[in-house]
Amino acid sequence: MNHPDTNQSAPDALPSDFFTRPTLTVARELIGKQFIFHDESRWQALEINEVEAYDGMNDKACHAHVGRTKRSEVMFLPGGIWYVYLCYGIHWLANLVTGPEDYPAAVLIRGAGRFDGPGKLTKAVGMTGKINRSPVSPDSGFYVADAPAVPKSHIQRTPRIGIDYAGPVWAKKPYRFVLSRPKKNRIKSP
DNA sequence: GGGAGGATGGAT
DNA sequence: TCCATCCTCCCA
Repeated sequence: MNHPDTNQSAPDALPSDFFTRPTLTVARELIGKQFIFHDESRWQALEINEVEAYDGMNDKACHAHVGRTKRSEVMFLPGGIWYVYLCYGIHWLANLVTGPEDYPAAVLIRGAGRFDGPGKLTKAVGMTGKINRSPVSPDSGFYVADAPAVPKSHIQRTPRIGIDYAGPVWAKKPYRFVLSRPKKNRIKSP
């Protein structure tokens, strides 16, 4: 028995074999899962509501499309670790490495909880490049916990954001997944 | 050793 | 639409 404030246990983490599956499958299933981080001596949860898949060396928007570099080599590792890099010199972006070893792929977390935007999310939870290559587990302070599956009808697929440089074919791939629950019927005021 | 460009976000 | 700001990559 854990007191919620003083001796709170960490929610169960998704196992690493959740992440070693194909990137698009992982991206789709991450919608609705809980992004867990440690803050002020307790574990906090945010519902993941927007992600993007970056899938292998053929994907011109994927950082690994040019092969192994100092930045991209983390994507060649087995799924289940963090890939955190600095974007535009200002924003840290949080990615979950996916797929088997030697297949470079990752899922960018673009939104969770009330935080809208990949740079804002990392800033809000205090995530930086120090987390790069760390396991997606309570040990690193940042991980993902299970949650009931979101029905397909509540997930919107669109092209990815900010990757026009990847050319029309890859820029148009519907690799972005957004949670879009139907609006509840509002109770009208009398 | 230098220069260009980028998976953003906030102000204009 | 502009631009802050800096790491990585590529080309000398």
